[in-house]
Amino acid sequence: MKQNEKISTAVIRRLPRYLRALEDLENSNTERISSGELSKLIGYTASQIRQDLNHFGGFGQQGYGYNVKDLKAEIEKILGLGTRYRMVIVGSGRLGQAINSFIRSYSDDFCVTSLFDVKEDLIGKEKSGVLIRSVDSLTEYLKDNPTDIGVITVTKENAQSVCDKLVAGGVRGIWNFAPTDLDCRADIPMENVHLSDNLHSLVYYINHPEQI
Amino acid sequence: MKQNEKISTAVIRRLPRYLRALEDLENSNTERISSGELSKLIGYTASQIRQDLNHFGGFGQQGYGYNVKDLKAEIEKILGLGTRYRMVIVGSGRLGQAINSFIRSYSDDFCVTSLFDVKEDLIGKEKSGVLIRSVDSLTEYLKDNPTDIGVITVTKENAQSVCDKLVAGGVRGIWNFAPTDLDCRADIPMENVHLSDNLHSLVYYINHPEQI
DNA sequence: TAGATTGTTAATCGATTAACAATC
DNA sequence: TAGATTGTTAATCGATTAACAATC
Repeated sequence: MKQNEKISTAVIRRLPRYLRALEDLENSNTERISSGELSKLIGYTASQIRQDLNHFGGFGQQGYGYNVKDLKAEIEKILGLGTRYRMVIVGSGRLGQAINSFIRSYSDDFCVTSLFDVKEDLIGKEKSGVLIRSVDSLTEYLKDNPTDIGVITVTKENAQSVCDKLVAGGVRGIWNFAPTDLDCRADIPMENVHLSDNLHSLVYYINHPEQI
Repeated sequence: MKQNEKISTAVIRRLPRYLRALEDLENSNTERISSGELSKLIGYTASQIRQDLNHFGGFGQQGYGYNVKDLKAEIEKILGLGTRYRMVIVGSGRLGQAINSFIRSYSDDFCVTSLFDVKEDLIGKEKSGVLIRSVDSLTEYLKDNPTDIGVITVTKENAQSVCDKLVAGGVRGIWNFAPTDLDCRADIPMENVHLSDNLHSLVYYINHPEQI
């Protein structure tokens, strides 16, 4: 990153999109790509792509464009990929299990070390090779097993208390799927996936197709 | 909406957040709320809240604020809630099942009429009371059963062809969970939930906590 | 009436786009 | 060298915030 420039969240949210495009390009054995071609692929303007990338450094070459492999590696480095993140998922219902299997199949950079739940009949079982423990043991578990990311897939009512435990247990980030906004009372990042909000926006546009 | 003003997506994405706050307020029997109080609850500025709402009409009263029940009803009307949306979910793996059970428990406004999958051993089974059909029968099914929203929870590789079938079958909106950007080749809205992108942004902020 | 709070206009801020000199 | 394309500055656009008159 150039100096200590503050990068807007808009830019950060586009980085994963660049990464996906570059993975596709790598898979199709494309060696280089210009901002203009990338623009056609992902829909951002060429100007914006160059601006975005230049927040972090000059990765391109005039008259050539960007080397796909190199740019991909740079973006992975910016995001902080290439190292292993240990995760726990609290809430072992269908959504927790879905996230667990997604993570497992998605990338070696992320590893779910344990699931948690309150339901007696789930505790002790395994899902996709991961043991479900009692939420009562969460604090103890985090003490013994330093964890990077806590995933919250419990009900709205239980989400805040789970969040508090995760934060107290020293996780570095929270991925929240509960349909509520949590106060993590600490300077750690929280990523919310509010399915109902997404669905509601979709419904708005279904009813106002002229506004798409 | 005032005249035929085009509302920015930023505003639309905040509406569901207002709705959630108003539901909470209604549940705690709060009758009225000012933009200032709402600001404290959800973090947007009071000015922004008033601006946002005023795109759609003057729902408040000087010196009083907003009536919680009324404002909630207005926002539901703006979004297009209060009517039933028929949905199909294509991809009956853990994520498809999770979405299915989420929808079912979430609201009567949304109804999943069928699941679909390619896997022989899943076809014919029921999940949360919904039958899993073969993807081969999707086109036929949509012809016989007009459907509002198509949910895509299949692999990246199969997502585009599923999308095409859904669009051809006349769905009015697409909710895509496949980790790829789809071309829906029609003027229908698509809402993407890119879990890997969310996780990647979270990782960025974990590694750059000073930027939160 | 006085106080509170909206609706709305104007000012500010930030993000996107355009333009072009630098340079591979 | 000529052509292509970046990096970067300047211009534009849009969204957020501030301010305040209107009014309940």
